[in-house]
Amino acid sequence: MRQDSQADIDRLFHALGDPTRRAMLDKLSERPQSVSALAAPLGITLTAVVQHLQILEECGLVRTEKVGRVRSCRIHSQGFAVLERWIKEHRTVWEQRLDRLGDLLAEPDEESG
Amino acid sequence: MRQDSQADIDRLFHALGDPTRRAMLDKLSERPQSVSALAAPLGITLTAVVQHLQILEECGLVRTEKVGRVRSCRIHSQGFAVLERWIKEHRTVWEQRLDRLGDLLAEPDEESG
DNA sequence: AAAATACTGAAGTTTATACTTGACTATCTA
DNA sequence: TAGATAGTCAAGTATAAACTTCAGTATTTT
Repeated sequence: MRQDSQADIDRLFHALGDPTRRAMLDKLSERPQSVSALAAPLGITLTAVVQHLQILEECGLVRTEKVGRVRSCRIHSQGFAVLERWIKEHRTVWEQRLDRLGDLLAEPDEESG
Repeated sequence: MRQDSQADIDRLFHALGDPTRRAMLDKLSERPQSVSALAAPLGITLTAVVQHLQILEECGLVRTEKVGRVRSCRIHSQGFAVLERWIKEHRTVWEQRLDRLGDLLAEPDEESG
């Protein structure tokens, strides 16, 4: 598993691009949670939360398991590993480029200055 | 600049979630390019490429500068820095969690096995 | 100056996303 | 077993995303 497909990366970044999903991940990073517990602070329906969970599961950021009537959700390493791999592969190439740019990084910001 | 806003992170992940935009970044990581050069291999209109560029600029992944009639585009460090900062902040928390999970990581994959 | 080049801008189309409602199915609990 | 609890399923809606067309506007180039 050295190469992740474009679609994997698409799904991953897309999953992370939503603030509700990132909030869910943050909450799960404390401890595993039921769907309801996850939904409680979010102000959206259970259904919506389950939909977010599906997206998070599909890209390997979360794993869920149903025990009785409760679905327990927890952080899964796979998605994060894909992300780190992508960063690692691109950091090198980008830093080469950014390195050559040199003092351009110290260039005044048109946006903020 | 220690804290990035949710909206910044949203924009960044959203920008990176599109394969066309990642292809543009890959091409720009070789060398700065004009809009047309960037558009050439993509099979979409110039207009669409410019729209992608705006998104990439807004999240600090690309910087562009118009010289004469040509707009020159290059990788910008800011967006990548925001991404690395997000990872750094979350890796710790997640690894704590993943650490406690221990052998769960070695658990058989329902998906692939 | 005329033609070509390199974009730019406004507007529209199509598809996807985030979310809802409402009806349903299991599984606990009293 | 009746009721509450936890989640599931199938539609549907509204907004946003990705893309297009087509008509411009500056800059070269000839």
